[in-house]
Amino acid sequence: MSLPHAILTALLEKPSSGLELTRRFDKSIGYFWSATHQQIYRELGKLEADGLIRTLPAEQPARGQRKSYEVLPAGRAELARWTAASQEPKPLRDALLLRLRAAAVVGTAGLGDDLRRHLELHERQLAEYQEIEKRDFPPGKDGPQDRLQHLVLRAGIDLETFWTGWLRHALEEFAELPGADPA
Amino acid sequence: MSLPHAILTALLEKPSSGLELTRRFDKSIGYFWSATHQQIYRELGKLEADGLIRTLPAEQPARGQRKSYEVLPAGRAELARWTAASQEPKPLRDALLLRLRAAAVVGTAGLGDDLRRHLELHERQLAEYQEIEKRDFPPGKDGPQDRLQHLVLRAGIDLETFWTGWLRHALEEFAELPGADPA
DNA sequence: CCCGGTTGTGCAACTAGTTGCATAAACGCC
DNA sequence: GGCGTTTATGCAACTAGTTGCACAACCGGG
Repeated sequence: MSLPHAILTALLEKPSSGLELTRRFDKSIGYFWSATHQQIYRELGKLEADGLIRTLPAEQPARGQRKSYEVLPAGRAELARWTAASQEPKPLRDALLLRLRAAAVVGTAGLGDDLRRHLELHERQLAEYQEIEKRDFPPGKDGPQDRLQHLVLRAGIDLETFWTGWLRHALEEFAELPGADPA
Repeated sequence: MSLPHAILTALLEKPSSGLELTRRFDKSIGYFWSATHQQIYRELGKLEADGLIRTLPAEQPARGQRKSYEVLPAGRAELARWTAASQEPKPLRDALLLRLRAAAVVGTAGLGDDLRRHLELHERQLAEYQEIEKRDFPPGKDGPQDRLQHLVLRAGIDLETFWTGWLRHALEEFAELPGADPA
């Protein structure tokens, strides 16, 4: 049950319409909690029905007409409650690791290409994060809010660093394997 | 669509009944693709209906009676196909990072405790992985199968290492924050 | 002015995963 | 030899997330 809270956070950072939210998810919050526009619209409807957000006045809500939302006090309270509440970490689920395990049984044919592709994707993501770090968190910028947001970004950077390193290592191993597909 | 393939992999490693599979998931494959017993039973039914696995003969399939499955050639072929097929990495979704981002807006009250709890969980998981590494992958054991399985385990170890490191760093930052809850 | 592309909102149906419970055999024990 | 516990299998209902599509308004060009 994290999507509503992701939306509340985004709306507190800045009131937005459904499409604006979708865009902001794509290049910020979505890095660690992705959502499609359909999910977002549906959730906005529920949050409004529950009295946690409301449409900004001064705009009529016709179809094809942008509708902006802001968080109500009840919404902020709910977000604070959820943030402080203890939660179990949900177990890892990664198809690539599973495929490697399967490859130990049925062979590695064809897997190398996709490993290389994933490596490239992770390298690109890492570069993007580092770009953001340079842009949004220059040396002096270290107020409480900045530190927390930077911490989250650091997690992204470290994760991508792990993946690129691990994938490179995996490809080396592949190269030494007898039946593996060649580069 | 990875659960059926996780089950096929497990069954190829060793034919098993539903409950045995559940147990093995809990302490091996489940580390990177978790599943409950209900998911497993349902999926076994589908896989059998699709002709990818079959019950081992010589045991009648009464209720409350163990029923063992083995993989048919079609199942092995399907697993090989899936392993080699290119797949998009599914985007990261991590509630803890989201909560930190929310905390930047609504405050960090109460969050520190849960961070410490997560740190402990990850430390325990890391220790378990290292135990497995020492037990199952001693220096000489490096056939192709061993190397691949070791590679997967390394990913687990490195991931937990990342998390413990990051969480410790996060707790340090928390300690320096003005309004943060004290240890 | 009307027509095709773009922007913005949304419904409906589907898939995957979770939770809670039902059922039956087998095991041991007093 | 009946009785509670453990082992084993499974159904049904629910929740979260995905996919495909519909539809209205608006914008610019011929």
